Amino acid sequence: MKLLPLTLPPVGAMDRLPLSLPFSPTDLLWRYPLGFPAATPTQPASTPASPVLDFKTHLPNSLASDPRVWSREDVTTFLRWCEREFDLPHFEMEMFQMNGKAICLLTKSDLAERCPGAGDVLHNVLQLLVRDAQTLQRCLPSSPVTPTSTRHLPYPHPLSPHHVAGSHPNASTWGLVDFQAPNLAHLVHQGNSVTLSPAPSVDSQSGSPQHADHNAGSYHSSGSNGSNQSDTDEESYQENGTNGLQGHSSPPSTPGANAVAPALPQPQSPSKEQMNVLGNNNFRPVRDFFPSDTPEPNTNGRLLWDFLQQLLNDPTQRYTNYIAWKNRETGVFKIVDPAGLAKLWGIQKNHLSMNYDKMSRALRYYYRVNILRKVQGERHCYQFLRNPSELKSIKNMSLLRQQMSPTRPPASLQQQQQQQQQHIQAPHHQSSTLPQIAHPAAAMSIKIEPKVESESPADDDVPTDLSMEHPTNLSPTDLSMEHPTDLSPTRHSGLTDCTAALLCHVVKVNEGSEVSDEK
DNA sequence: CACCCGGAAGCTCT
DNA sequence: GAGAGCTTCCGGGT
Repeated sequence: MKLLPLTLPPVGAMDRLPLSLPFSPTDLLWRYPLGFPAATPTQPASTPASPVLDFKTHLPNSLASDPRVWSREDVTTFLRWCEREFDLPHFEMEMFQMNGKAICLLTKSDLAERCPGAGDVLHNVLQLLVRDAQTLQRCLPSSPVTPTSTRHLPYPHPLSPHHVAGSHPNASTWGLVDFQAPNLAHLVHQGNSVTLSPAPSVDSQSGSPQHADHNAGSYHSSGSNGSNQSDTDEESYQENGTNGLQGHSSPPSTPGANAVAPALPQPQSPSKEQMNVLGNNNFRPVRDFFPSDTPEPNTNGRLLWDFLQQLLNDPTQRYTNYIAWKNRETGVFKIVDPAGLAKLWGIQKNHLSMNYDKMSRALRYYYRVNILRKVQGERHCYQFLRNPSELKSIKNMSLLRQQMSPTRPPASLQQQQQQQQQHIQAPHHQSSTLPQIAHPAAAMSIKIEPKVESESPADDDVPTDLSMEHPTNLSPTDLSMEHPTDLSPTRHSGLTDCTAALLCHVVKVNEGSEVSDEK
């Protein structure tokens, strides 16, 4: 394996920051998310003088010095540069469809997976750049996206999936307190391709000042807490809202918070049963339908439906405390923790004042394009009317709208629907107005009238108006389930990378907490 | 009261 | 600049 120091330009500072650290660079990030503390027993105080300054000068000019702000293109540029600079094997760019923030969050092993033989080098380079940028940040005035704080929390970096996996000794503790580390928030904020949105409007915040109900709750819990979560400011969000997501103890005394014990079920390792379920999942993981070389747009979790799909299809079912399938075959799911889910969505989109009310409005927009429908009579229950394949093969909503014309679906789709109707006797009368099936591979028979909601309350597990024609027999390789513990970027090709990692951690922390979700 | 609905306006991003 | 996809707010219904 190539070692960065050997290939880097002479960097005097290397002796100040040996690459063979007693702990991994990732650990460094975890320990010092804000950069190195002023001084440590083993480390002299950081100075603005960058230890990688020389190294950085070799970076392409187009690249910002802080890799966390790189766009995807920048990441590509960087990788190409690394190939040349360090004589590394060719990178599969499909494995790096992520922005700078995301790639910085990848661990060495993550990187090694993506680029065998070069992971270490890449990791070291990135860590150096990050560290340097952090050092610089500490010396600069705060910016909107990097709120400064004097808090240097010696907590692990919450965003690493590996950390989340519980490998870090502090893993069980940070969730209680340290997500609010400003720099972590910063990381989260930047985890999106979206730049930090303007601060949540005072309006929206004051409009529904409830706090998270902190009962991310078990799947069996009420799931109807539904209290909107608004935060009075970003910090409070980080301090409270996240805990809310984590379902940790010490919930705020939200009147509406339900009394269900906040703890989550024990870690749900992918049981055989679960894997079977997943294996029969007709709503195949996005990745399957979305090879990197297709021209299809990679929504990458930026779209709500995609986000939901990814939570639902998480290989290890870590998000069932927020959202869970009620009937995977039919696409019926329940938002178990509306507030928590909204919070996650808010994190994903950098809309910190997101609440269930707003998120549900977005969901309702999906009605008109037949992506979703409400399961009548069931609170927080919705039904996907299209699978990811369909959704992603349809370039945009206008196309969807055209396609979903209730009176006249596209001919090919009509044919398909007719075939499906022959296969499936719809128990309901709407079967003549099936939405279109765009993806034969996972064709669904959907009985829905865009303008006429089903009158019959859908049965929990037997949704009435959507069925899968071909329960796909997916081989494990078809699914992105091979790495059930890894929600790292690209593997799931979905959640904003930081969000995925964050969610992993959040859930993990929850799992580590007391379990008392019986209701 | 919470949930649900959908109109309207506005915003961010592509 | 236009359009998509929300986000935010709201009034109203259940």
